Amino acid sequence: MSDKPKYYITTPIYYPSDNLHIGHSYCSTAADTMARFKRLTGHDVYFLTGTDEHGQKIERKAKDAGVTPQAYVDKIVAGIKDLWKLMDIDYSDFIRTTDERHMKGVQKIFKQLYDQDDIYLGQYEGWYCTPCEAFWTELQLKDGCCPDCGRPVERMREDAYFFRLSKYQDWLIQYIEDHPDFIQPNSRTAEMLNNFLRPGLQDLCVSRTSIKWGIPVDFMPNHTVYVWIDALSNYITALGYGTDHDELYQHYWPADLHLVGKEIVRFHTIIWPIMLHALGLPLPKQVFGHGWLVIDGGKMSKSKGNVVDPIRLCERYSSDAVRYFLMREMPFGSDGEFTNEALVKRINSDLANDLGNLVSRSVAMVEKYFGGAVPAPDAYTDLDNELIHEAEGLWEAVEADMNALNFSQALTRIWHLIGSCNRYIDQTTPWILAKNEADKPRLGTVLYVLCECARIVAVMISPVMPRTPERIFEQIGVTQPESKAWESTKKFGLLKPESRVHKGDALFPRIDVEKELELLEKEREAAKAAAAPAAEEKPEGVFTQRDLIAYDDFEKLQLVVAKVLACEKVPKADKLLQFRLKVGNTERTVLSGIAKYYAPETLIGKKVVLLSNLAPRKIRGIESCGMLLCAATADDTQLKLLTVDGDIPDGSAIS
RNA sequence: CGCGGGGUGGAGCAGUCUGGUAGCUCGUCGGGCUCAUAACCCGAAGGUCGGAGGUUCAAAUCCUCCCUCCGCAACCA
Repeated sequence: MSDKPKYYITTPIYYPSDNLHIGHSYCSTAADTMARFKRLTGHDVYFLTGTDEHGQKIERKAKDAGVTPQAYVDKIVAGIKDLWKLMDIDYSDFIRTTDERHMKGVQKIFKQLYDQDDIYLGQYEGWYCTPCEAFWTELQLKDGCCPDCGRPVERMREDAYFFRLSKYQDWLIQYIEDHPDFIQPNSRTAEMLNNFLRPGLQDLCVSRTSIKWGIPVDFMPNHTVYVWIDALSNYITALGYGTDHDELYQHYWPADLHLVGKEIVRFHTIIWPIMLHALGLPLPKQVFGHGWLVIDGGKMSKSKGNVVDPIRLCERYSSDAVRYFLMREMPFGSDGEFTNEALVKRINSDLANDLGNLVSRSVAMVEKYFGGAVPAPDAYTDLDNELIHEAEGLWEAVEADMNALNFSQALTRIWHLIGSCNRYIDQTTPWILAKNEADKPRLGTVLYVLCECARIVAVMISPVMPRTPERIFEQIGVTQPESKAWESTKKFGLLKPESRVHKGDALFPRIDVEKELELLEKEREAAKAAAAPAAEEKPEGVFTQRDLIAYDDFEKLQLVVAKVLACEKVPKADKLLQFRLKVGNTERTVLSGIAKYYAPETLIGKKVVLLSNLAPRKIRGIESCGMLLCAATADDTQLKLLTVDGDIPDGSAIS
């Protein structure tokens, strides 16, 4: 700790149910870039990352793998740490929610909120699968059955603790309105306000008795702390909040920046601030929701087999190249398409052709014309001054861009200087100057200017590319630390004449684009093929016999033939069709989520099979009285309504 | 009318808040150079800025309506 201004930045804690993909690398690279930039510009930086290791999904994954949850996550976490090492993610601390320090902190926070009546005991209602001992939300169900085992679920209640979000909602609305920069990019503010805050918050379920893999509520050990309080607290438990050793907390909190993906902005800008406020703690200064790396216009996902592996890319192109691509290719707030072609082209044109080649040709000329010693500059011409002016003034705009997390624009600016240097070489034609002894001072000036520009560029790119600058310094002969500092970019001329240059390997070798793309495409196909069978863990045709039932149980179901009188899509609902059915001398309305499979008009007049005595339920404001029976494949790709073989009057009983 | 974000030369994007001759990167074509990683530099072709209407001396930019794509939310009795 020091007198320097402090800067506390965090990534989300990642969920180690699987190995991480390039999307996680993207977020961590951005955080690391920012952390490095702040260190470079004189801040006392604390950079936290980690893993969120509890919950049902990991519990199940571990069970499938035949290991304990702890063993399961230990292995994945080791891989994550290796990945961050490979990508030069230089974090200050790595918190795991299974750490003792974290678990204790969470229990303390939970207890405090309970003691002050912000948490109360209530009942959680959801869909429960008994064999799996798991609760599911409506969304998670597959055809109304357990998504895990395919068996039917039942409506169940269990005791659960709830956090009074609603109590603080007005306060939070006010806070967000008073702090327009709190949520970034700005467009997300309206999203949070309009979608969640203004319609009213519901109290949040913060414990479960049905989940075992988690942190027990210490005063009621049959309850496990549910994701929210467990995960979000990491940002302060990592600093020792609530312990006798909370120096880090005292020094670094509140966080200057929580960097998160856009999918979790909601939790970080609603639940987390309310938690902190309830605890009487200051709020983080900013939450930034970055965009996603999308592939073929959609999310990366395992089942699509389009998950991009950062390890492979770093091994092949160097972590600096991958980091550069991630930070340069798309504006930080929005989504961006990831393609192999874009990656390879970026590396070639920006890194190999522009930057690498500039250093290479400059150093080569110093060797060739000055025996490897950087010449001292003579008088500067207008042309020189123009370039010098650009180089000297660059830091200010770059600093502003970086502070706004506008990495892409900062890099674009730096590359503009690189372009100017390449143009400068053509304009000054050093190879012609070299032919005439009288032009030697002029030649020396030109080469000095080039090397000095390369030095400034090297310093500026160092937050994004931690390795390349040293290689450039080595080549142009920069050794003194003060010539590598951010301050040194503000004044042209720090490079010492007589420095020895060393022409080394190409900074970034050129890639044969066509061959490379062919190869990457092959790998991708292979990955896809490997993913496909894995995705269908329940292969078609496999039938699992369920528990037997008594005839009485069957008799409870009243199945009848019904005739479709009318059928139309429910407006503003993707999946719902609304049916008007005739059953003998009665009519009724039934809803069914099969819009994906049938055009409504094609169903009119059909005889269908209705479960008529299912308790009515209101969906999207419409009461549905009964359920239409359908057959569907396990993967949901095919679905057919049940009908009768030949004509028979509606109302006929099915038994 | 649930919320939000997009639709700009072949591709990917900036510009839109704060109206004023449409810009960048890649690609294509032509030229130059030879210091350099077949790299670099210059030039050219290519866009009625999703559509329609309106405000204005002037609209990619402001207003209205519509089409379309993508997230989120809702939704599967």
